[in-house]
Amino acid sequence: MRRTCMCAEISDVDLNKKVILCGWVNKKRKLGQIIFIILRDITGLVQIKIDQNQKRIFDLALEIKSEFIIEIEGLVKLRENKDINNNLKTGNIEILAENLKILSSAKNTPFSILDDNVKEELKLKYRYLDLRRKKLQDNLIIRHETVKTIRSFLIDNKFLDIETPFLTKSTPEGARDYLIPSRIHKKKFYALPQSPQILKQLLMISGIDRYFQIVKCFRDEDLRADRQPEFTQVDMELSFVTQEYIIKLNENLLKKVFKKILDIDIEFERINYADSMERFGSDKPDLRYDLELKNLNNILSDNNFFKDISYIYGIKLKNCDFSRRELDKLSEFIKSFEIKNFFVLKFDENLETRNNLLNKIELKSLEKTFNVDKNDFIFLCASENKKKVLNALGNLRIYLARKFNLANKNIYKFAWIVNFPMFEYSIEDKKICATHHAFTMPHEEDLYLLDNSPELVRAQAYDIVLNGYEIAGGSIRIHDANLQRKIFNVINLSKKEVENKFGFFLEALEYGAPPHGGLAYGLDRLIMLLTNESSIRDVIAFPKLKDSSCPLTGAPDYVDIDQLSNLDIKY
RNA sequence: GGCUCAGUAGCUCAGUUGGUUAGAGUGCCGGCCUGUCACGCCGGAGGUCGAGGGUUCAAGUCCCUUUUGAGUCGCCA
Repeated sequence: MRRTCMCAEISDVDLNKKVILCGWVNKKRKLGQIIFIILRDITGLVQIKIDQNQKRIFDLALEIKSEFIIEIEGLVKLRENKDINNNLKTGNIEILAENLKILSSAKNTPFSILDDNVKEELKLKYRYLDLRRKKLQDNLIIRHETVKTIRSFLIDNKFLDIETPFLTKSTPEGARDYLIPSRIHKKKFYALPQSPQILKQLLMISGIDRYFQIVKCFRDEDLRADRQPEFTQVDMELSFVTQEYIIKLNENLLKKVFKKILDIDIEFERINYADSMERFGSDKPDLRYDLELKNLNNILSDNNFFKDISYIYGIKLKNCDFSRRELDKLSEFIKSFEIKNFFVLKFDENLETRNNLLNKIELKSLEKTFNVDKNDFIFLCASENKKKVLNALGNLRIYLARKFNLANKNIYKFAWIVNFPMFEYSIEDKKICATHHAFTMPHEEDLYLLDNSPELVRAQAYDIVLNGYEIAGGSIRIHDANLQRKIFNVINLSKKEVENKFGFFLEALEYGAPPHGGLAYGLDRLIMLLTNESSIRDVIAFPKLKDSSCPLTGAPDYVDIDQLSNLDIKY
């Protein structure tokens, strides 16, 4: 290799040294008899100067355009004071070119590497160009540093890095699986793992004691800004530990990561799931702003309109204003959460509000409850369905915070959400389902409720929430086959289904399973928050579009008829 | 599957009440330029206004259909 150093690693200590640099032409500026080239590599930028004294090089340099790759041999020179560029790390020096070689030419790019304001589809089609931008390269570097820190922390704490298979077995419940047809076993399918859950539990049964893996998981569901069909988990599992132990361990892990990457000290609070829903209408609350929900049943129990509605909640927004149109938009927004009863109260100078809904006494109680000041707004939602009211106001809370910019980007508010209910009723499936997953251990003191009031059973499950995003979740697992069978029974899996899908696992639990538990991070989300991005696309090298396709490679795509016939698949 | 927003030059966008030859910045091409660094100056090319249909004397603009993308709800144990 002829290259002697990287672009942005040259400094005034290298003065008059001969260097050989390779990189992309970020920019060429020609000023008659002088040409300046800004050369770019992964480390950053440095300026090359080419003048008429080097006629051959100068003429060659005339042919160079943006994104050509060149090799430059030259001398490191100090710039005169007036020519120093303080916006550039290497701005006090430049390279006086003595030799120039064009290693690779480049077509005009469809968008400028220097411009990050380009539409998603185009950027992803030319992702390799998009990734030339400093911001994205820095994100990938932060991702790398974070993974390095996590890995070394876990290794220091006696975790073993063990791989689990991608070609595995479909399990019911949870998200849709990605399926892989088997060539040898006609009509049978592998499933890509939604998480290595069962396999890591089997490792605990094997006596591995502590396992971790930084691993891709796959879920065939629709995308969001914070969700991709394939994503990376930091997955861990430990034997002979309590919930408290896992929580403390992961607080230490995150403290280390945030110190290393952002140089900040972080703190954690704990919120019961039920309180989180009641106060924030969400199990992943953004704690950087208040806007807390309040139950108003007591205040409005005598009100003619509300008296027959079971659940009335409200939130207050301080000192703000809305146009007619904005309020209509809010109304539409609330409607999308299937809430019909939505009311806006605006308080004027005298804390009066024009409405034909509430009387004076009710208004006074409301003012007291919300500590109302002039120009405050109160938003009310009411419904027979508590979950829908909380969900609607929880989303309104986020909507308002975004609109009025209430969330400080430089604050990181962590919370553990604990005491999740073990089960939830799914309206869609018309049956009871595991809130977390079916391997979660209930609280011991709630076990007696399993038969008659499963909805009251609390789970030994815990999520870490950061600024409104769930960045990790985990639980203590069931290590007793009979209890595991019982849980499957509660969620209405038939004996046959259980035997077929989980028979091997239940059998494993019968050969001596240690008490164990674990946690898994959504690594992409964590990195997104560490880099202050608003989409996980910006921290993944090759992400997918909203419809799960890849405009760069063209995946998914049709395959040859031969490939299909190998698999015994016909269309 | 539902809702909202967007699609106009390579890129990012403006385009008023429906009315002349559809504009700007940037990029690109050519010329000038020895201290630029968002270089500057002069000139030039570049458009099926996503597609199809309708209303109208006249549509980028209004209506319908369709398509592509983004966000979101459902969904994501």
